[in-house]
Amino acid sequence: MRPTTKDLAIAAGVSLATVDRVLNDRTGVRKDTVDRVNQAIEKLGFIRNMVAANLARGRDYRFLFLLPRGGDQFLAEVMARINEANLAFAAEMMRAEVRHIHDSDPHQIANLLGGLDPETVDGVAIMAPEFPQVRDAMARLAERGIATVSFISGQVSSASDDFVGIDNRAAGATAGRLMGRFAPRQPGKILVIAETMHARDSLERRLGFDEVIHADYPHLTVLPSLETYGDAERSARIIRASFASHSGIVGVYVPGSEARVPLEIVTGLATGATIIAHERTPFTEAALQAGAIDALITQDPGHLVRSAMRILRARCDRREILASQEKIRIEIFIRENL
Amino acid sequence: MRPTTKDLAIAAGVSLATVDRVLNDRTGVRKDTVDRVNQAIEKLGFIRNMVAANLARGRDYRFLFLLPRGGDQFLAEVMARINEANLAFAAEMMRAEVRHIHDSDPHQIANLLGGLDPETVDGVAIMAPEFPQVRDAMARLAERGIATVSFISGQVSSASDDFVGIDNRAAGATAGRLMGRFAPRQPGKILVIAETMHARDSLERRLGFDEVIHADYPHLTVLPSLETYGDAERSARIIRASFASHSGIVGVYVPGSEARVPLEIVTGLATGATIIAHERTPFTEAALQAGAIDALITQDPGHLVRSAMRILRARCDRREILASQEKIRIEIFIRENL
DNA sequence: TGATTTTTGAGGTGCGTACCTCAAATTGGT
DNA sequence: ACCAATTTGAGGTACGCACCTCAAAAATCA
Repeated sequence: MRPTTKDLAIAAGVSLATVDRVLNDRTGVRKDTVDRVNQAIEKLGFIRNMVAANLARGRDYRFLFLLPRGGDQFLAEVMARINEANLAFAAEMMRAEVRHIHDSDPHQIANLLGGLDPETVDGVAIMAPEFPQVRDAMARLAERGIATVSFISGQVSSASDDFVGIDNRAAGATAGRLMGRFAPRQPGKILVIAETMHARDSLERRLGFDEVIHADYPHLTVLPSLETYGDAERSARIIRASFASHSGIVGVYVPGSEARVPLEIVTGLATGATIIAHERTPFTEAALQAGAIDALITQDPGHLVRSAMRILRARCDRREILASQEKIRIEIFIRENL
Repeated sequence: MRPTTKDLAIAAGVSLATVDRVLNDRTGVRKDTVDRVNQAIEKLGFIRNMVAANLARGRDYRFLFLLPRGGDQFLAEVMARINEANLAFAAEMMRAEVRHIHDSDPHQIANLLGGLDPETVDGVAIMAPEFPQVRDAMARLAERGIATVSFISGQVSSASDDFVGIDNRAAGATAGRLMGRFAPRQPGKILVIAETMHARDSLERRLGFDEVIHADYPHLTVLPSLETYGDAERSARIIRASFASHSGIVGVYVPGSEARVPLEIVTGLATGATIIAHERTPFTEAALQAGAIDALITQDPGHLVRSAMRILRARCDRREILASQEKIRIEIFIRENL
């Protein structure tokens, strides 16, 4: 049987009240008494039953996901996984809500964060680009006892918050390697179509992509990134123009998370180029299945969401996380392993 | 606030005792009273707090992993993840132990399963080849109230048990596609080195591999599988003999889970062939990093273990599982996304 | 040493549920 | 309408812990 607080009290030669004070970091315990209790914890291998603890506290965990307004299928996928996680984690007293933000308005985001009440919210997962104001607001949240994680994109992780997502440089390098190996072994050009290169994600992916291509596939030339600004018409125009003005485009790389618009245009042109994009969505999945694109580099939205929630909860409990479970993998999909 | 059993009792116009009888399928409740309670459950959206329930029961979940004796790094990896999961799931009152079996002795396995006591074991994850005796023993376990899952290899999943692992045909097809795209676009031969083709896994992987190569890369010829029987000396002999007698081997595929022995031999020969193997282990990871092999097709051992435990637990609670979380993905690793 | 502050113990209540007992109410059969 | 069988209610204890209060003990200071 697992040792209980009662066993602990006996082993440490103190009362239950003192054990409770030590376990919950309450004041009014001499340092050497704290040590005695901690030694007993070690000796007995006491594992605190968080389940009973939370039951007694009547505690539940309320998390908030701040996601950019707009977005397309990838974001929809993420939100679907949040709903799913709400069901799965209901038994463990965790709930998550989504709130939308304008991801180009750091002021609004910082305001929103500043207005969060620790009584109402236990943790926040934030998907937003890097802004100093947002960073500061996150640091202040931590001080006020609200756990934070950077979600998918954005902030460089710091001491006070974890990053849930993939290494985008490595993801870009992965795309680069596949492009190099899939494309013909003859001179050719590669088109890169991003939403905007102001987003850190696209930038890092492009960086990793270029590194690999330059190092190992010198016969391939990566063209300057096209920026669609999320506009379908503009996308169609500049992509068509690129194909018209460049001959010998053998590959297309779409580093952004929302690849539908550019892919629809490129596959519509039937150029025969090797096409690599990111994220698994109904559209990209169908395109891969149909052979319209060649590979997807993805991160699992369900894993992202659950991981963020588990990390937030661990932070609330001041517990360590199981690193191997929370490591988000860079996944590769081709038609065969969908 | 979430409704409790008390709220349920009031809403249904019955007592707590009756609610309890209904929730736990106890006898002695008239059918229309049961219906009244169920209607109240629907109406209030009552979610039973399993955490409190298990606390009250003093229940914990004891699971058993039956793994083949022998094995190499992949199995070691699986066992390491089981130990890790024991820590991670300790708070949720789940424990797993490992017991080793001779995976070629169905009689011993069936005996072991038959001797399990429902008082001591709540669920079993079995990694063993398909044998009728084992299937029967598993069915009988289910009757005796012990949950079972087939783990990684083996049994075709049935009504009474789930399969935790990947679709091996698809995994082989994935390997085939990568081989086709990575290998030179000129005629060449591909060597397949298996431990034994009696194992369903290797067989299915080879099947999927061949399908893709035949369909889309007719310039490549897949040679008959070499069988190492797990013997290092035999492996060295037959692999060397193959390279000596065949010219133009441009690819090597190792479909088994324990690829170290064959890979050490093949990479030692420095043939320049494209090499694809399965499973991520210290050895295969280092080989991929060093560029000695080209790709790995894997399943995540940590995910496998945790998924098996979550499924077993759900079965014990007569709960549904979150399918998307339990789906084991066929992962592709190249140097860049390790 | 006495007064003051700090630390500790003892004991209680409650979280949401399981499971037990015993008596009361309801039902069915005749 | 009566007896027996079945169904239901009321109430208790327990699970492991949090959190509260009050008093007693110990340490600290003057």
